[in-house]
Formats: sequence, C-alpha cells, structure tokens
Amino acid sequence: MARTPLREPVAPEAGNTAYRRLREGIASGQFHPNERLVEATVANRLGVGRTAVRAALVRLDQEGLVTLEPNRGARVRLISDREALEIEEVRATLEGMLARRAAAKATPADLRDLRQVIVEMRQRVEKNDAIGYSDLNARFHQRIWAAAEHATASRLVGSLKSQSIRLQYQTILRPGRTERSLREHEAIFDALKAHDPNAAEEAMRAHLAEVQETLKWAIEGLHRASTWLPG
Amino acid sequence: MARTPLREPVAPEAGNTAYRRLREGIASGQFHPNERLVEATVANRLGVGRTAVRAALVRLDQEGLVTLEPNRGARVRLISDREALEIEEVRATLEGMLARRAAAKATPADLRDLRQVIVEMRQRVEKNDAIGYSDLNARFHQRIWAAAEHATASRLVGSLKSQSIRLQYQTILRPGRTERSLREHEAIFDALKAHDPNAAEEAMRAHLAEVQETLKWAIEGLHRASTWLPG
DNA sequence: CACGGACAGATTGTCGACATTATTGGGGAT
DNA sequence: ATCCCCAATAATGTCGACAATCTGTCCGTG
Repeated sequence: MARTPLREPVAPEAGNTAYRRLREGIASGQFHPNERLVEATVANRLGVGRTAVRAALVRLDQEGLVTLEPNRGARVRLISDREALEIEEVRATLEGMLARRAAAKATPADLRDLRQVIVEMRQRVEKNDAIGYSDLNARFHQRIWAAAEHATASRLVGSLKSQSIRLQYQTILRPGRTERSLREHEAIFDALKAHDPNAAEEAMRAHLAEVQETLKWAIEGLHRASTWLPG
Repeated sequence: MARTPLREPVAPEAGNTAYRRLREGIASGQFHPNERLVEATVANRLGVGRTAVRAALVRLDQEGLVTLEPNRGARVRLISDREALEIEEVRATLEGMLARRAAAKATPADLRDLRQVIVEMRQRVEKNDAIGYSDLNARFHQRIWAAAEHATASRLVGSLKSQSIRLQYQTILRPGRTERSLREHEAIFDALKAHDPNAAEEAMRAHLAEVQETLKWAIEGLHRASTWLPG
C-alpha cells in the first residue's frame, strides 16, 4: 500500500544532477572561464541544495574543470594555452600506448566497428559536416580505448579530454583539417587491422601531432583576434 | 627561477584534515582493502563531522583510492593485481616522456640536486637501508618531474603513485633490488646530464620496466602466501 | 592626500536533524 | 522446509541554520 507523500519528492539524485548540469554548463560555455561559482547562486540556478553543489564542486575540482580555494570559493578553471598544449601532449603519449595495445588485442568486432566509423566519417567529410565528423572522431578514439582493454589509461585520457573542451570547437574549423584527419584515421585503422603495434602507435602519434599543430594554429588565431573585453 | 608549482588541490580545514587522515589511514593499512567506510563511524574515529568525511570520500573516490556507490556508501578500493600493473605501465609511459623533456630542460641546479640524491642513495645502499632508499627514490623522480616543467603530466603521475601504495612495501624488499635500482638511476642521471632526450627516455623506461618486473615478482609472492581471508 | 584600522556585507565551512533508500531478519503461506 | 513479503534497522542523501572567514569600503589620523 503506497502512502501518498505530503510533498512532491525532490530529485532523488540531486547531487548527481548538480554535478552533471554544472559540468554541462561549463562545457557548453554557460559558465565562463574564471567566472566565480557562488554556491548559493548556483544552487538556486540549478534548483538543488547547496550541499549538492558543494559535492559537485569537489568532484569538478579533482577533475580539473574548477579550482577550489579554501575559504575563497570556486571558479571555472581557465585552461591556459600552455596547459592545453600540455594536455594534448600527454594525450598523445597515452593514446599512442593505447593504440599499441589495441593493435595486439583488437578483435574482429572491434575492427568491424572501427571500419564502420571510418565509413561514416567519409560521408561526413563529403557533406562538409565538421560537427558530425567531430562526434565520430570521439567515437573512433573511444572505440580504440575499449579495444586496448586498459581501464587506467582510458580513464585518464577521458579525463584529459573533458578539460580541453574550451578550444575544441576552434580546432574543428580549420579548413581542410577534416580531410587530413580522415586520412590519418585510416592509417591508424590499417595498422590496427594488420595487428602491427609499432605502426599503430606511430600512426596515432602522427595523428595527434597534427592535432597539436592545429591546436597551436587555433591558439594563435585567438591571439590575433585579440578583441576581448576587459572584465 | 619560477617553476610551475605542483599544486595539490586543497580543501577546507576540517575537510582537509579528514581527507589527509583518511588517505593516510588507507595508505598505512589502518583501513583494509574492501573495508566499508561508514561515514558516521569514520567521522567519530577522526573526530570530525560527517560532512567533512563525505567531502573527503568524494575526493578519494575521484582519486581512485575508494569507491563510492550511490546509496550504498564507500569502501576502500582494492587495487587489483592487474590494475597495479596497468598503473605501472602508464607511469612508465608518462615518466618516460617527462624524462625526455627533463633532458632538454634540466638546469645546472636540477642536475646538482639530482647528483646529491644519487650520492645519498649510494650511502643508503651501502648501509642496506632499503626504506631510506625508497624515500630518496621518490625524491629523485619528483625532482625530474619538476625539471620537466610539465604540470599536467606530473599531477597525473603523482596521482597514480598514490594509488599503488598497497604493493610498494613488497617491492622494496626484493633482495638485490636496490643495487640494480641505483645503477638504473645513475644511467638516467647520466642521460639528463648529457641533455640527451632519447637516452633519458630510454633509461627511464628501462628502469620502470625493471620496477614492473619487481612488481610482478611481489604479486606472485603474495599469491604463493595466499593465506589471508577477505575482510 | 595617502595610509591603515575597523566595520559591514557577502560567502564559505561545519554541524545536526530529517527524509530516503538499501539491507536484514522474521513470519506466514504454499 | 522453502520462498516471498514486509516490518525493523542501519546507513546514506539532503537541507537549513549557524559560525568562521574573507572582501571591500568608510573614516579618522598623520
């Protein structure tokens, strides 16, 4: 016999929702870099209690999306240009290792999925759909992580990726980037298919070196268009 | 000369003490692997409020030292043997990269400090002081991270290290390990002094490959002496 | 006019109380 | 005897209140 509650039940997972929405808000730019995150304000805005916000902030601090200073509150963490490059460098190192392992361990199912992603990528390139291509790009890499069966490295790489969202959209837009990117991905796939660890790591590193170059290009572009407002 | 600081994320006063003491307790084995961490109990034991414990648990979960399941509480995370090896593998990859960078960037001050550490290491080896050697080992590696000026990678490696404390003491005790380890460290130092990136990365990887071997040896040893009960 | 101390407002840190959810153990029906 | 359902219990999730701390401003002093 279900007893009627006196009050509409609050979200049963307020903490989780606070975390997800805050994270989403930061990723989508609703909360700007260096913006102060006042607990009470955020709590109101998200419709949850301050406790939930606080827990979310601790998590995001550990993840590097937010900085949390004692008695001085939280701000959206601004990933410096230098740090963005550092992140990309670490990512290249780790993903190279993952590609190596994936080459040794890839199953037919892994290869089938990857081939499918490549096929879809070609379609997006033909349609000049850079955004769609970007999604597929993420899927491609994640599929390799899964094939490598290396939970530790995968977790780290995933965490790094979430930190570098700020510049992601800039890099997508480089003219001609998608075509080159597609060829690089094909090279990676070929190496995986051939179960050649050295080639796989090499192809992945070459690919991510190109991504680093694109990132530098994007950063310089932002500097050149330095028309940002004080405050 | 200004170096990029390796900033540990800090949290408030009581929360901070709760975090540190819990972490210490897990590292030192006061809290056993898979042991359930009931918030109220831990709060009493540490003499802080439940809120502080909860915040600490969130951080430790994010760091990988405890697992936190919704509505089901926290337990000390048992790092599986496989995971320990994974961690060591990632560490080798990242520290190899850091050694490479350190070789390019090392200043005379860096090299002087490292040489000093090596000198002290020799003394500990002569005195058969494995524990003291282990401390110096940590200092040696951290000094290289600092020289590499790569905050992102340094933070990750530090976090990994904290997760693999469980087996650390086992690995120290392997007979003859310290002597070999010393020689490996000397090789790393020579490469850094010569500002030879390739040699530095190679020496570091060789060193950590040996550490991985020792880890496997320690794990097998524990299996052979498998007379302990799951808590 | 510059400097520094102290006050006021705002924000974070901590705690205890209450609601919600999992777990355990017992009782009854088959 | 076994299984299922349900109360009792224990632990977690959430909230509001209060204390501690920080920040900016105003005012008196030199």
